[in-house]
Amino acid sequence: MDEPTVQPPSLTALTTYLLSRTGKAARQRLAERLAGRGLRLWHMAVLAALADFGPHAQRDLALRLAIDPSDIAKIVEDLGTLGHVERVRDAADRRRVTVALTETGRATLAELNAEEAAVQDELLAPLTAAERKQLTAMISRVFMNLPPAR
Amino acid sequence: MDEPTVQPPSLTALTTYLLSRTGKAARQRLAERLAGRGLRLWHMAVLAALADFGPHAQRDLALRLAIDPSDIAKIVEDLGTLGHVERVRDAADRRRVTVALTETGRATLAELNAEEAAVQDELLAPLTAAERKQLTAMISRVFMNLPPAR
DNA sequence: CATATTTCAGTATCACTGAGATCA
DNA sequence: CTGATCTCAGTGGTACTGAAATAT
Repeated sequence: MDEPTVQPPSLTALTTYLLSRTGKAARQRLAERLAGRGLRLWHMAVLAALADFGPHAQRDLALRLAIDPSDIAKIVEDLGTLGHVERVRDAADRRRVTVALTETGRATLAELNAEEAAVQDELLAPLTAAERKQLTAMISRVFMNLPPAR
Repeated sequence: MDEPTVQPPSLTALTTYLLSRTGKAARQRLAERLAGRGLRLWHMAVLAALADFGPHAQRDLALRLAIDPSDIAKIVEDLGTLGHVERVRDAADRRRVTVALTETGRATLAELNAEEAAVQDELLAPLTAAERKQLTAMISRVFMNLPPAR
């Protein structure tokens, strides 16, 4: 009985596997920290998107973050209750609800960003500063190349 | 009203976010391909672990792959039904069930690895071959550094 | 008796589907 | 009337919790 000559690539050489598992770990760790503040990952993502790109219609938030539009309502409502965002009906198109960051929201986001930085430091501990930059740059290129929607 | 001088880092500069999103995309794409064969990601992970490291007790599979032990049973049962693995009670410790890859399982895994390679090629299209190696090496180091359990 | 492994039933969480309400 | 946006109720898949059964 010959052993098969084709050896399957090691599990840990499969970039898809590594990306998936490492991404999951990153998400979990950040989620744990946000949970201490009663927030979820999508809350932070929405705050960050608003800070980066200004007020959005809810539909545009959903597109940008690849959240299902039917799930945005609750997320934005939570942030509104906490005073982190303001929601106003668009005067020109009254179907749209425009969501904007408040000062409170901006201050909270700064704290969340600090949490994120801490998670990132833990996660990327084995890499040098130069390597971290390379990693972020490469993953960013991969991410940008992903098709916009499914 | 001064604009705040501290600009939050762009969403897409947050490595945690990029890792999480890119990892999710990788997982989804591979899952779609496996679904065409009636398999899930965990099925492939189990086959790969068995090929890489030889027969495992179910508990050890759970530890290695960070699956919940209570979920292993069904996964291994599925693979057994398909003839991809054999399960035998350990003679020395009859609590344990030792899971081993069959030839059929090994052949199937080779096909799944080809699928994975295709997904990886799509995903990493924006990177050169050298960059892909760098990326895999760096993520591998990050992954290895993750704490073993939660 | 205390612990370990497997297994199953139930729970929680999250993304997605479908439909209704409002409006362009 | 068609299509877009927001909203909500329900569904499905996945991971986790708790506990029973078997064995050390």
